[in-house]
Amino acid sequence: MPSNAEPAPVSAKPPVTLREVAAAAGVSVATASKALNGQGRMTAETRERIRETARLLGFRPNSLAQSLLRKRSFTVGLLTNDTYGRFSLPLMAGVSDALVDKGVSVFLCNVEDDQRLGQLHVEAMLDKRVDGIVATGKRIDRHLPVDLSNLRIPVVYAFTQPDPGAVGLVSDDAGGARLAVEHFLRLGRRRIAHVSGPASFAVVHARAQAWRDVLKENGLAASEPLLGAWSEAWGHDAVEKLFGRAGREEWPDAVFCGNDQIARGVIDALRERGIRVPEDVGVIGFDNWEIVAEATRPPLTSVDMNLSTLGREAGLALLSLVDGQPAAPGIRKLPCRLVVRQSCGGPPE
Amino acid sequence: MPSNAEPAPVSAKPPVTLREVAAAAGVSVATASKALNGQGRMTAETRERIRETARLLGFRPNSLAQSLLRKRSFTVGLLTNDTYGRFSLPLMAGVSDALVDKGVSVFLCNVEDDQRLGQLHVEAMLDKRVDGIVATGKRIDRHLPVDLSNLRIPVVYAFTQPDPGAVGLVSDDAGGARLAVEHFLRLGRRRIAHVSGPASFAVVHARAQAWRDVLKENGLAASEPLLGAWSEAWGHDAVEKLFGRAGREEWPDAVFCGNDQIARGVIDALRERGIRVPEDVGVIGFDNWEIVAEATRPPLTSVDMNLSTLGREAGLALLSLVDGQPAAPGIRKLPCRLVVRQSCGGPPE
DNA sequence: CCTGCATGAGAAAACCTTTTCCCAACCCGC
DNA sequence: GCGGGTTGGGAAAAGGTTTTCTCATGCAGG
Repeated sequence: MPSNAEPAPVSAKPPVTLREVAAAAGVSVATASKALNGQGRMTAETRERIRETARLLGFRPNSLAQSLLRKRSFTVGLLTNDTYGRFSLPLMAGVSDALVDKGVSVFLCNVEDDQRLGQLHVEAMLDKRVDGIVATGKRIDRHLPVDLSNLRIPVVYAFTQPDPGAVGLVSDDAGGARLAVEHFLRLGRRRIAHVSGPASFAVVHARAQAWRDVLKENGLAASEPLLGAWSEAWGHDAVEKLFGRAGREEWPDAVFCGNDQIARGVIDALRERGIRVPEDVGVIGFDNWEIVAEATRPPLTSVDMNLSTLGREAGLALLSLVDGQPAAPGIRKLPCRLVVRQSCGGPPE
Repeated sequence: MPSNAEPAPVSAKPPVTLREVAAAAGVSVATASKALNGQGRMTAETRERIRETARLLGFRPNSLAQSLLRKRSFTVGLLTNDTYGRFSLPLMAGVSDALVDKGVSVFLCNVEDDQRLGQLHVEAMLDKRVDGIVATGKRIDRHLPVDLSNLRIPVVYAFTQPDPGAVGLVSDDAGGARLAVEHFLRLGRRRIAHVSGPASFAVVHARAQAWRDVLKENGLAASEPLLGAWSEAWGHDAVEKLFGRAGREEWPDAVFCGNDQIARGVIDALRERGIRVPEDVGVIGFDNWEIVAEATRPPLTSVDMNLSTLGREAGLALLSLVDGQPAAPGIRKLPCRLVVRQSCGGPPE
C-alpha cells in the first residue's frame, strides 16, 4: 500500500499527553490531572510547577478521552432542513453563539426533506454522543422529516413544529402583526389592507387574525386579507386588486405585507402607478430581510422576528435541559420587533 | 445541590455497550468486536449469533471510544466568517453533503471577524480532535481572522484567501466574466459596458480584466469599467452615467454587472427611462442569487459560481488530505456557469 | 513513645472499543 | 501416537483522562 508509506500529516508530532506532562514534571498522571483541574491536595509549589510544565509543553487535554469518561461531550447537534434558507441562518448563528460561550460545539446537519438523510444524521450524532439536539426548520407549522421524540437526549425545537410534550420556541407572529398595525394606527392611517402569502401557512392566518383583531379593537372594519404567494410578483398583482378599482377615496392608506418581498412588489407597483410611498400609502413588511428592506425605495419598515435571539434562547434552553434542569414543555413565543425605516412616513399631512 | 437530585435525562437507560452484547451472546468482548467488524476468524454461526444479539439490543458503537483508539474522529471543522452571508450557505451545504456521504460530521464555527473567537474555535476543534478544517469566508481576497498555517491537521481553503503553501479552491471569476461577455457577443451585442463593485475587491479587477480581454480579442474597444458599490442604488447611478449622456448611438447595447443587485438596479433604472430590456439593452448579472435574479423584470441571466460544487470539492479535497494523499498546494479555480434567463433576449432584431 | 490525624502524592479502576498476541483443541498425514 | 498446521476464541494492552482509594510521611497531643 504505497499510499500508506507516507501518511504525511501536515506536521508529524502528535499532541502532548497528560502522561508526558506528568513525566516532565516528575509526578504521576493522577497528580498532574488534579493539579491542572484544581482538584486534590498538593503543595502550591507542586501545583504551580505542573501547570508551568503543561504550559511550556503546550498541553491540551484530549476532549475525546474526557467525554468518554464524563459521559458528556460538550457537543450538540443542529438539525435543519433549510440550509439554503434565509431563516435558519440567523437562527443557527444564534444557537452557535449561545453555545460557544459555554464551550459547546455545534454539529451542523442539513437534512433537506430527506427521511433517510435525517435518520443518518441523527444516528451519527447519537453515536458521537452529542449532549442534545436543536431542531430548526423553515416554517413553524411543519415537522422535520425525522422523529426525535424518543431520543435519550434532550431536544429543543426552534422555528419548527415541535413534537408533543417537547419544548419549542417560535416567534410571536400575532404580536409582530399587532406591532405593525398599531404603528399604522398611531400614524393616523385608517384604511389598512393586508397582503400575505399562501393560505397553507399557519403564520399567514396568525398574522391576518392579529391584523383583524387590532382593527376591530379600534373600531375599524377589516376587509378580507389578500392571500397569494411570497413573491414580488404577487405584490404587484395585489396592488392592481387594491388600487385598480375606482373610488379613489376607498383606496387603502396603508398596506401591511406578509413578507418583505411582497412589500417590495407593492412599493414598486405603487410607484409605477404614481402613488407615493409613504405620503399616500404606508407600507410595512415582515421578516426584516435587510437586503430587501434596505433596497426598496423608500427603505422598508418591517417586522423583525429576532431569529438570532430565538436561536440563542433555544441554545440556552437546550443547555439547561442537558444540565438536568427540567423545562416546561410547550411552545414559547418570543416577541418580534418593529424596525422603522421610511416607508410609513410620519403622521399624515 | 438539589439540581443534581434528578438529572433526568429524557430517558434514563444508558446506551448498550459492546460488553453487554458480548455477555448476552456468551462471548468475550474481543470476539464480539471482531464479529461486528468482520474481522478475526470464527464460525459463521458464532458471528451471526453475535450480530443478531447486537441488533436485538440496538447496539451502536461509541464513536468517542473508537476515535480515541483510531486517532481519527470522523469529524471536521468548518470555519467561516460569513454565517449570515449569502455565499457561505451553498458552500457550507456542499461541504456538508460531501462529507456526510463518507460518515464525517461537520462542526460549524462562526468566527465573524473576531480574532479571539477564531482562536477559541480552532482550539476547541483541535481539542475535539477534528481530522481537518475547511476554512471559508465571504471574499476570496481576505484572510480569515485566524492563523491556520501551523496546525497539525490538514486545512483546505474555499472561497477565502489561503495561506501560502496551502490548498485553496476559488471560483474562476475571469472565466465567469468571459462566459457573460461571450454570450453577449454571440447574440450580436457590440457595445458592452461593465458596471461593478468597489475597486478594493480583487474579483472586481479579475472580472473587469476578463471583460476587457474578450472585447479586445474580438476587436472591440473597451471603455473604463464603472466601479461603485455592490448595491441596487449604484446600478441606478451607473445607468444615469451610461445613458444620461447624449448620443443615443453611443449607448451600450449590453451591460455586464458585477453582481445581481447592481443588475437589478440597472434593469429597474432602464425601465424607468423607457429603455427596453432585453430588446434595447441586454443585462447579465453575477452570483445568480435566485431571489434577485428571478424577481427582476425580465428575469436576469447571471453567472453562477457553483458554490455548492466548490464546497463539495473542498470537502473531498480535505478528505483525501486526511487520508494522507498529498495534494498539490496552490489555488485551484473552479469554473462558473451561465444561467440564461430572459434579460439578454435572442439575437438582435 | 505511641496513637491519631492531616497532608501530599501515587496506584489503579473506569470509560468503551480495537487489535495483537496467545492458547487450546482439533485434524491431517505419517 | 506424534509433530505440524489450522481453527475458534479469549486475554490483555492501548488510547488519554478523571476519580477514588490507599499509603507513607510528618507532626501534635497524650
